Amino acid sequence: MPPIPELSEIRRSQILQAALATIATMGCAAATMDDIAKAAGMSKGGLVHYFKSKHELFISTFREFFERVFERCRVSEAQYEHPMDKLLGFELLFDANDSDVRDGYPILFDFMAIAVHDTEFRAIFDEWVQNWVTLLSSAIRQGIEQGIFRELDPDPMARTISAVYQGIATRWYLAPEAHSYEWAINSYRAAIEGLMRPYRLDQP
Amino acid sequence: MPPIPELSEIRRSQILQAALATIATMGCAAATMDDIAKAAGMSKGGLVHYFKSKHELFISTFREFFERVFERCRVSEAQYEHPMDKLLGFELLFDANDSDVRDGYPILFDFMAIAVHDTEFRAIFDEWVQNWVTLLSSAIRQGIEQGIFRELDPDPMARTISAVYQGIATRWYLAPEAHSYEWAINSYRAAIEGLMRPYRLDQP
DNA sequence: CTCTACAAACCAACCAGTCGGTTTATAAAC
DNA sequence: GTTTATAAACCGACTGGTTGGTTTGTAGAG
Repeated sequence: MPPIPELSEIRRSQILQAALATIATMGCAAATMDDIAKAAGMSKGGLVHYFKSKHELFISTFREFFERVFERCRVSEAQYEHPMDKLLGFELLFDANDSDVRDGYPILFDFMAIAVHDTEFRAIFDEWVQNWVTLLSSAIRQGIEQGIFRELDPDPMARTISAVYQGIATRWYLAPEAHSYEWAINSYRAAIEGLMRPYRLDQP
Repeated sequence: MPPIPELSEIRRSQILQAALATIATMGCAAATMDDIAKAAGMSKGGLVHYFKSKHELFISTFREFFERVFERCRVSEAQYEHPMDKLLGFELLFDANDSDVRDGYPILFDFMAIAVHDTEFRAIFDEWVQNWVTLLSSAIRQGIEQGIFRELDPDPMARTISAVYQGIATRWYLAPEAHSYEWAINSYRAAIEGLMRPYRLDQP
């Protein structure tokens, strides 16, 4: 019988949080099981009790993180009414004071680098992209139904918009001296408005 | 006195090529000095004779590769006359049959992941971006002088266009089943044309 | 004989994963 | 309420394998 029934779940999430912070600051290649165990306030033995391998721990860490971040984005998107605002409403991806943002890009970059050589990671990346595409394309579809957008195929457009966000975020994060917050916001707005311009029925 | 004067340079470029291929297929984290030495057809001792540390070898590999790829892009860009064509003429970034392309994205992703935690790598990334920005902004400036574009600040626009290319290329490379060649080409054309639309004087 | 260009053996550090053992909590028996 | 049984939670030493870098040896050119 477990000493405290919820302990296992609590510990797991403690570990995942510690793993996230450790990977974000040191990178996947440098982060050791010992580092993560210490960050979680336990020994390596204790850590292994919950995650039998480094691979499993990393996969779980990424999964959990992407899920949480996407959920936050989904909530944020839901507060907008106009489909165009729904497409443009992801400023939170550029909030340097948000710890998920600060950790998120190191994690994402590391993750993509691994995904090139690991099909399991690539599948998770596909999932991540698909979530975004679903979210964005539903906004587009809604705009079409409301007569705001001309008829267009929502899926490829959603993928383009998502890719634009990522491209701009990458530059903003990796070379912040040359890519300010204002640049990032103006850039993605201009790019997405430019993409949607030919399909707008609500503006001349 | 070296037996053959140019041997040293020949060997160095052999090694860099082998390192590139090895890193591209296995990833930075997995590629060992031994792997690279074997790929270059020599022993580790021979490899170390030319590159005293792994760090130095990797830095040199990245530097050389980025330089060569960018040079190819510069040449390709120079064949276009119209500034708009200069901005849109980088289809070669999506040529899956090109070995530089096949190797390039794994290298770039790995590189960015390291750059997050290593200032030396980040400086090289900055340089890489700056090269693109210089190239693209000179095309924009040329368009302004020719009266094709309205007055605009070329630098941030060049950065946006460059970021768009990278964002779309990332998706195209990492999730090719869902992001076809046609999608990639159409996407970057639509995005860049949309970005430049408000500044075009040569079209209604 | 000297110097370059390697090769091969070697070393020390690091690290993922294992394992024996200890503690803590619950539950059943009496 | 005390004891006993049992299972989860956890620790930390240890191991086997890997790897970056070093040392030693040597063939050939000048």
